[in-house]
Amino acid sequence: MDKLKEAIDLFNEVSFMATELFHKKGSAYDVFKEVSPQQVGLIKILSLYGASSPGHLAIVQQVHKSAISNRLKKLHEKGWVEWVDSEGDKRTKLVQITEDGEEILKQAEEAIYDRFCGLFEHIKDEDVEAFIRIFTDVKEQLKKGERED
Amino acid sequence: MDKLKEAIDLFNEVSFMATELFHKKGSAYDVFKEVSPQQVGLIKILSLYGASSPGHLAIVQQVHKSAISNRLKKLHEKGWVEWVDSEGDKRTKLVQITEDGEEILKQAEEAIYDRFCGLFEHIKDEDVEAFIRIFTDVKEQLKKGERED
DNA sequence: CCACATTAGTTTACCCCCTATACCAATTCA
DNA sequence: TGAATTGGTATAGGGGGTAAACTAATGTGG
Repeated sequence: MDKLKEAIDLFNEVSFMATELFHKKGSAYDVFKEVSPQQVGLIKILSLYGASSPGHLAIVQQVHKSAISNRLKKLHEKGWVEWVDSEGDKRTKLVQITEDGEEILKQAEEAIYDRFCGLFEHIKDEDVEAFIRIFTDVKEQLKKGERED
Repeated sequence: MDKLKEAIDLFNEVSFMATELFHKKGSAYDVFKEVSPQQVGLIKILSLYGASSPGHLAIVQQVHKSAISNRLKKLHEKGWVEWVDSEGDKRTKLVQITEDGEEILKQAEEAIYDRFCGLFEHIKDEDVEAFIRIFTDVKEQLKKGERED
Protein backbone atom coordinates (compact mmCIF):
# COMPACT_ATOMS: atom_id res chain seq x y z
CA MET A 1 0.00 0.00 0.00
CA ASP A 2 3.03 2.24 0.28
CA LYS A 3 3.20 2.39 -3.50
CA LEU A 4 -0.36 3.62 -3.56
CA LYS A 5 0.40 6.44 -1.14
CA GLU A 6 3.36 7.44 -3.25
CA ALA A 7 1.20 7.46 -6.36
CA ILE A 8 -1.46 9.63 -4.71
CA ASP A 9 1.08 12.18 -3.50
CA LEU A 10 2.62 12.36 -6.94
CA PHE A 11 -0.76 12.67 -8.58
CA ASN A 12 -1.70 15.47 -6.25
CA GLU A 13 1.47 17.44 -6.71
CA VAL A 14 1.53 17.03 -10.45
CA SER A 15 -2.09 17.94 -11.07
CA PHE A 16 -1.65 21.01 -8.90
CA MET A 17 1.49 22.05 -10.78
CA ALA A 18 -0.11 21.36 -14.14
CA THR A 19 -3.15 23.46 -13.35
CA GLU A 20 -0.91 26.31 -12.27
CA LEU A 21 1.05 26.01 -15.48
CA PHE A 22 -2.22 26.11 -17.32
CA HIS A 23 -3.32 29.27 -15.55
CA LYS A 24 -0.01 30.99 -15.99
CA LYS A 25 -0.42 33.94 -18.27
CA GLY A 26 2.10 35.42 -20.61
CA SER A 27 5.14 33.24 -21.15
CA ALA A 28 4.76 32.81 -24.90
CA TYR A 29 1.05 32.01 -24.90
CA ASP A 30 -0.86 35.25 -25.25
CA VAL A 31 -4.25 33.61 -25.64
CA PHE A 32 -4.52 33.17 -21.91
CA LYS A 33 -4.20 36.88 -21.38
CA GLU A 34 -7.59 37.18 -23.02
CA VAL A 35 -9.46 34.11 -21.84
CA SER A 36 -9.47 32.04 -18.66
CA PRO A 37 -9.27 28.22 -18.55
CA GLN A 38 -12.85 28.06 -17.28
CA GLN A 39 -14.01 30.25 -20.15
CA VAL A 40 -12.21 27.95 -22.57
CA GLY A 41 -13.92 25.00 -20.89
CA LEU A 42 -17.29 26.61 -21.46
CA ILE A 43 -16.88 27.46 -25.13
CA LYS A 44 -15.41 24.01 -25.68
CA ILE A 45 -18.66 22.50 -24.41
CA LEU A 46 -20.63 24.79 -26.71
CA SER A 47 -18.39 23.86 -29.62
CA LEU A 48 -18.83 20.13 -29.02
CA TYR A 49 -22.48 19.95 -28.06
CA GLY A 50 -24.02 23.02 -29.66
CA ALA A 51 -26.37 25.60 -28.13
CA SER A 52 -26.96 25.03 -24.42
CA SER A 53 -28.80 26.66 -21.54
CA PRO A 54 -26.98 28.28 -18.59
CA GLY A 55 -28.51 25.70 -16.29
CA HIS A 56 -27.14 22.83 -18.33
CA LEU A 57 -23.69 24.43 -18.46
CA ALA A 58 -23.74 24.79 -14.68
CA ILE A 59 -24.33 21.05 -14.34
CA VAL A 60 -21.67 20.10 -16.87
CA GLN A 61 -19.04 22.44 -15.43
CA GLN A 62 -20.01 21.39 -11.89
CA VAL A 63 -20.42 24.95 -10.75
CA HIS A 64 -23.03 27.26 -9.27
CA LYS A 65 -25.42 28.79 -11.79
CA SER A 66 -24.40 32.30 -10.82
CA ALA A 67 -20.82 31.50 -11.78
CA ILE A 68 -22.07 30.51 -15.23
CA SER A 69 -24.16 33.63 -15.47
CA ASN A 70 -21.11 35.76 -14.82
CA ARG A 71 -18.90 33.73 -17.15
CA LEU A 72 -21.39 34.05 -19.99
CA LYS A 73 -21.66 37.78 -19.47
CA LYS A 74 -17.91 38.14 -19.94
CA LEU A 75 -17.82 35.84 -22.93
CA HIS A 76 -20.72 37.69 -24.51
CA GLU A 77 -19.04 41.07 -24.02
CA LYS A 78 -16.06 39.72 -25.92
CA GLY A 79 -18.27 38.40 -28.69
CA TRP A 80 -17.38 34.74 -28.26
CA VAL A 81 -20.89 33.55 -27.49
CA GLU A 82 -24.32 34.74 -28.54
CA TRP A 83 -27.88 34.24 -27.36
CA VAL A 84 -30.21 32.35 -29.63
CA ASP A 85 -33.99 32.49 -29.55
CA SER A 86 -35.61 29.34 -28.31
CA GLU A 87 -39.21 28.40 -28.63
CA GLY A 88 -41.08 26.89 -25.73
CA ASP A 89 -40.34 27.65 -22.09
CA LYS A 90 -39.62 31.37 -21.92
CA ARG A 91 -37.54 31.06 -18.76
CA THR A 92 -34.74 29.12 -20.35
CA LYS A 93 -32.28 30.79 -22.69
CA LEU A 94 -29.79 29.25 -25.10
CA VAL A 95 -26.24 30.33 -25.91
CA GLN A 96 -24.03 29.21 -28.72
CA ILE A 97 -20.43 29.81 -29.70
CA THR A 98 -19.65 32.41 -32.41
CA GLU A 99 -17.09 32.31 -35.21
CA ASP A 100 -14.72 34.39 -33.11
CA GLY A 101 -15.32 32.01 -30.24
CA GLU A 102 -14.30 29.03 -32.35
CA GLU A 103 -11.16 30.91 -33.35
CA ILE A 104 -10.11 31.68 -29.78
CA LEU A 105 -10.90 28.10 -28.78
CA LYS A 106 -8.64 26.81 -31.52
CA GLN A 107 -5.83 29.09 -30.40
CA ALA A 108 -6.26 28.06 -26.78
CA GLU A 109 -6.19 24.35 -27.59
CA GLU A 110 -3.04 24.74 -29.66
CA ALA A 111 -1.40 26.64 -26.82
CA ILE A 112 -2.34 23.92 -24.37
CA TYR A 113 -0.99 21.22 -26.62
CA ASP A 114 2.25 23.12 -27.19
CA ARG A 115 2.70 23.69 -23.54
CA PHE A 116 2.04 20.17 -22.38
CA CYS A 117 3.53 17.93 -25.01
CA GLY A 118 7.05 18.65 -23.81
CA LEU A 119 6.13 16.92 -20.58
CA PHE A 120 5.76 13.56 -22.25
CA GLU A 121 8.75 13.63 -24.53
CA HIS A 122 10.84 11.20 -22.55
CA ILE A 123 8.11 8.72 -21.78
CA LYS A 124 8.43 5.33 -23.43
CA ASP A 125 5.69 4.16 -25.77
CA GLU A 126 4.54 1.33 -23.55
CA ASP A 127 4.33 3.71 -20.63
CA VAL A 128 2.13 6.01 -22.67
CA GLU A 129 -0.20 3.05 -23.17
CA ALA A 130 -0.27 2.41 -19.43
CA PHE A 131 -0.82 6.12 -18.83
CA ILE A 132 -3.86 6.21 -21.07
CA ARG A 133 -5.24 3.06 -19.43
CA ILE A 134 -4.81 4.51 -15.95
CA PHE A 135 -6.15 7.95 -16.70
CA THR A 136 -9.20 6.66 -18.52
CA ASP A 137 -10.08 4.80 -15.36
CA VAL A 138 -9.22 7.68 -13.03
CA LYS A 139 -11.38 9.99 -15.11
CA GLU A 140 -14.29 7.60 -14.73
CA GLN A 141 -13.83 7.58 -10.98
CA LEU A 142 -13.69 11.37 -10.92
CA LYS A 143 -16.89 11.61 -12.90
CA LYS A 144 -18.56 9.14 -10.58
CA GLY A 145 -17.47 11.28 -7.64
CA GLU A 146 -18.92 14.39 -9.22
CA ARG A 147 -22.27 12.80 -9.77
CA GLU A 148 -22.51 11.95 -6.07
CA ASP A 149 -22.49 15.61 -5.00
CA MET B 1 1.77 10.60 -32.30
CA ASP B 2 -1.98 10.14 -31.98
CA LYS B 3 -1.44 8.28 -28.73
CA LEU B 4 0.50 11.22 -27.41
CA LYS B 5 -2.28 13.65 -28.23
CA GLU B 6 -4.74 11.37 -26.51
CA ALA B 7 -2.52 11.23 -23.43
CA ILE B 8 -2.17 15.01 -23.27
CA ASP B 9 -5.90 15.58 -23.55
CA LEU B 10 -6.54 13.05 -20.82
CA PHE B 11 -3.86 14.54 -18.63
CA ASN B 12 -5.31 17.96 -19.08
CA GLU B 13 -8.86 17.00 -18.31
CA VAL B 14 -7.95 14.89 -15.34
CA SER B 15 -5.64 17.37 -13.68
CA PHE B 16 -8.28 20.04 -14.12
CA MET B 17 -10.96 17.83 -12.60
CA ALA B 18 -8.68 16.75 -9.78
CA THR B 19 -7.80 20.31 -8.86
CA GLU B 20 -11.46 21.21 -8.81
CA LEU B 21 -12.20 18.25 -6.59
CA PHE B 22 -9.43 19.43 -4.34
CA HIS B 23 -10.86 22.92 -4.12
CA LYS B 24 -14.36 21.73 -3.53
CA LYS B 25 -15.42 22.69 -0.05
CA GLY B 26 -17.85 20.88 2.16
CA SER B 27 -18.78 17.41 0.94
CA ALA B 28 -17.53 15.54 4.00
CA TYR B 29 -14.17 17.31 4.37
CA ASP B 30 -14.66 20.30 6.62
CA VAL B 31 -10.98 21.19 6.82
CA PHE B 32 -11.20 22.93 3.48
CA LYS B 33 -13.85 25.26 4.79
CA GLU B 34 -11.15 26.73 6.99
CA VAL B 35 -8.06 26.59 4.83
CA SER B 36 -7.37 26.92 1.10
CA PRO B 37 -5.18 24.52 -0.92
CA GLN B 38 -2.59 27.26 -1.40
CA GLN B 39 -2.50 27.88 2.32
CA VAL B 40 -2.00 24.17 2.92
CA GLY B 41 0.80 24.24 0.36
CA LEU B 42 2.50 27.03 2.25
CA ILE B 43 2.35 25.49 5.71
CA LYS B 44 3.48 22.19 4.20
CA ILE B 45 6.64 23.91 2.99
CA LEU B 46 7.16 25.40 6.43
CA SER B 47 6.60 22.03 8.02
CA LEU B 48 9.11 20.31 5.76
CA TYR B 49 11.84 22.93 5.54
CA GLY B 50 11.42 24.98 8.73
CA ALA B 51 11.32 28.75 9.13
CA SER B 52 11.41 30.62 5.80
CA SER B 53 11.23 34.16 4.51
CA PRO B 54 8.29 35.47 2.46
CA GLY B 55 10.62 36.00 -0.48
CA HIS B 56 11.75 32.41 -0.44
CA LEU B 57 8.17 31.17 -0.17
CA ALA B 58 7.26 33.27 -3.20
CA ILE B 59 9.94 31.52 -5.22
CA VAL B 60 9.02 28.04 -4.03
CA GLN B 61 5.30 28.54 -4.61
CA GLN B 62 5.98 30.26 -7.95
CA VAL B 63 3.85 33.23 -7.11
CA HIS B 64 4.11 37.01 -6.72
CA LYS B 65 5.49 38.13 -3.37
CA SER B 66 2.37 40.15 -2.59
CA ALA B 67 0.32 36.95 -2.87
CA ILE B 68 2.54 35.39 -0.21
CA SER B 69 2.26 38.49 1.95
CA ASN B 70 -1.49 38.25 1.88
CA ARG B 71 -1.51 34.50 2.44
CA LEU B 72 0.75 34.82 5.47
CA LYS B 73 -1.47 37.52 6.92
CA LYS B 74 -4.45 35.20 6.78
CA LEU B 75 -2.52 32.26 8.17
CA HIS B 76 -1.17 34.42 10.97
CA GLU B 77 -4.63 35.69 11.89
CA LYS B 78 -5.70 32.08 12.31
CA GLY B 79 -2.67 31.29 14.40
CA TRP B 80 -1.19 28.70 12.07
CA VAL B 81 2.10 30.52 11.47
CA GLU B 82 4.16 32.86 13.62
CA TRP B 83 6.95 35.35 13.03
CA VAL B 84 10.32 34.51 14.45
CA ASP B 85 13.08 36.99 15.19
CA SER B 86 16.02 36.72 12.85
CA GLU B 87 19.38 38.18 13.37
CA GLY B 88 21.21 39.97 10.56
CA ASP B 89 19.44 41.77 7.70
CA LYS B 90 16.52 43.63 9.27
CA ARG B 91 14.55 43.68 6.02
CA THR B 92 13.96 39.95 5.87
CA LYS B 93 11.52 38.27 8.21
CA LEU B 94 11.06 34.60 9.00
CA VAL B 95 7.85 32.66 9.54
CA GLN B 96 7.40 29.20 10.97
CA ILE B 97 4.47 26.87 11.43
CA THR B 98 2.79 26.63 14.85
CA GLU B 99 1.45 23.60 16.70
CA ASP B 100 -2.06 24.45 15.51
CA GLY B 101 -0.67 24.79 12.00
CA GLU B 102 0.79 21.28 12.15
CA GLU B 103 -2.57 20.01 13.33
CA ILE B 104 -4.55 21.60 10.50
CA LEU B 105 -1.92 20.38 8.02
CA LYS B 106 -2.33 16.84 9.28
CA GLN B 107 -6.10 17.06 8.93
CA ALA B 108 -5.81 18.48 5.42
CA GLU B 109 -3.43 15.78 4.26
CA GLU B 110 -5.66 13.05 5.63
CA ALA B 111 -8.64 14.59 3.86
CA ILE B 112 -6.70 14.71 0.60
CA TYR B 113 -5.61 11.12 0.94
CA ASP B 114 -9.15 9.99 1.74
CA ARG B 115 -10.53 11.86 -1.20
CA PHE B 116 -8.06 10.67 -3.78
CA CYS B 117 -7.30 7.09 -2.90
CA GLY B 118 -10.65 5.94 -4.21
CA LEU B 119 -9.49 7.00 -7.65
CA PHE B 120 -6.79 4.35 -7.78
CA GLU B 121 -8.72 1.44 -6.37
CA HIS B 122 -9.16 -0.38 -9.63
CA ILE B 123 -5.68 0.15 -11.00
CA LYS B 124 -3.53 -2.94 -11.33
CA ASP B 125 -0.26 -3.10 -9.39
CA GLU B 126 1.96 -3.04 -12.44
CA ASP B 127 0.09 0.00 -13.72
CA VAL B 128 0.73 1.76 -10.44
CA GLU B 129 4.43 1.14 -11.01
CA ALA B 130 4.19 2.63 -14.50
CA PHE B 131 2.20 5.52 -13.12
CA ILE B 132 4.88 6.37 -10.58
CA ARG B 133 7.56 6.11 -13.25
CA ILE B 134 5.71 8.44 -15.60
CA PHE B 135 4.73 10.99 -13.01
CA THR B 136 8.18 11.20 -11.52
CA ASP B 137 9.41 12.16 -14.95
CA VAL B 138 6.54 14.53 -15.70
CA LYS B 139 7.13 16.27 -12.39
CA GLU B 140 10.76 16.79 -13.33
CA GLN B 141 9.72 18.34 -16.63
CA LEU B 142 7.26 20.60 -14.87
CA LYS B 143 9.93 21.75 -12.44
CA LYS B 144 12.29 22.40 -15.30
CA GLY B 145 9.59 24.50 -16.95
CA GLU B 146 9.09 26.52 -13.80
CA ARG B 147 12.75 27.31 -13.48
CA GLU B 148 12.76 28.74 -16.98
CA ASP B 149 10.34 31.52 -16.12
C1' DC C 1 -59.70 29.81 -12.42
C1' DC C 2 -56.62 31.69 -9.24
C1' DA C 3 -53.34 31.53 -5.49
C1' DC C 4 -49.10 29.19 -4.18
C1' DA C 5 -44.96 26.68 -5.01
C1' DT C 6 -41.28 25.72 -8.11
C1' DT C 7 -37.83 26.60 -11.67
C1' DA C 8 -34.36 29.38 -14.71
C1' DG C 9 -31.46 33.16 -14.64
C1' DT C 10 -29.54 37.47 -12.88
C1' DT C 11 -27.70 40.38 -9.36
C1' DT C 12 -25.37 41.45 -5.17
C1' DA C 13 -22.38 40.73 -1.34
C1' DC C 14 -18.55 38.37 0.21
C1' DC C 15 -14.85 35.01 0.07
C1' DC C 16 -10.47 33.02 -2.34
C1' DC C 17 -6.78 33.36 -5.90
C1' DC C 18 -3.49 36.22 -8.66
C1' DT C 19 -0.75 40.40 -10.75
C1' DA C 20 1.09 45.01 -10.98
C1' DT C 21 2.07 49.23 -8.82
C1' DA C 22 3.20 52.33 -5.36
C1' DC C 23 5.31 52.66 -1.06
C1' DC C 24 8.43 52.10 3.22
C1' DA C 25 12.54 50.57 5.42
C1' DA C 26 17.03 48.56 5.40
C1' DT C 27 21.18 47.63 2.86
C1' DT C 28 24.60 48.01 -0.57
C1' DC C 29 27.26 50.55 -3.81
C1' DA C 30 29.58 54.22 -6.16
C1' DT D 1 27.03 60.35 1.92
C1' DG D 2 23.52 60.18 -1.63
C1' DA D 3 21.58 56.89 -5.08
C1' DA D 4 20.21 52.40 -6.47
C1' DT D 5 18.66 48.01 -4.96
C1' DT D 6 16.30 44.56 -2.18
C1' DG D 7 12.62 42.54 1.16
C1' DG D 8 8.11 43.13 2.49
C1' DT D 9 3.36 45.40 2.71
C1' DA D 10 -0.88 47.63 0.97
C1' DT D 11 -4.07 48.75 -2.59
C1' DA D 12 -6.46 48.39 -6.94
C1' DG D 13 -8.37 45.50 -10.30
C1' DG D 14 -9.52 41.16 -12.56
C1' DG D 15 -9.90 36.06 -12.40
C1' DG D 16 -12.42 32.10 -9.68
C1' DG D 17 -16.21 30.55 -6.50
C1' DT D 18 -20.80 30.35 -3.19
C1' DA D 19 -25.10 31.77 -1.10
C1' DA D 20 -29.11 34.52 -0.85
C1' DA D 21 -32.38 37.79 -2.64
C1' DC D 22 -35.09 38.89 -6.53
C1' DT D 23 -37.74 38.59 -11.26
C1' DA D 24 -40.26 36.25 -14.53
C1' DA D 25 -42.36 32.16 -16.28
C1' DT D 26 -44.37 27.68 -15.46
C1' DG D 27 -46.82 24.10 -12.75
C1' DT D 28 -50.18 22.46 -9.48
C1' DG D 29 -54.01 21.92 -6.19
C1' DG D 30 -58.10 23.55 -4.14
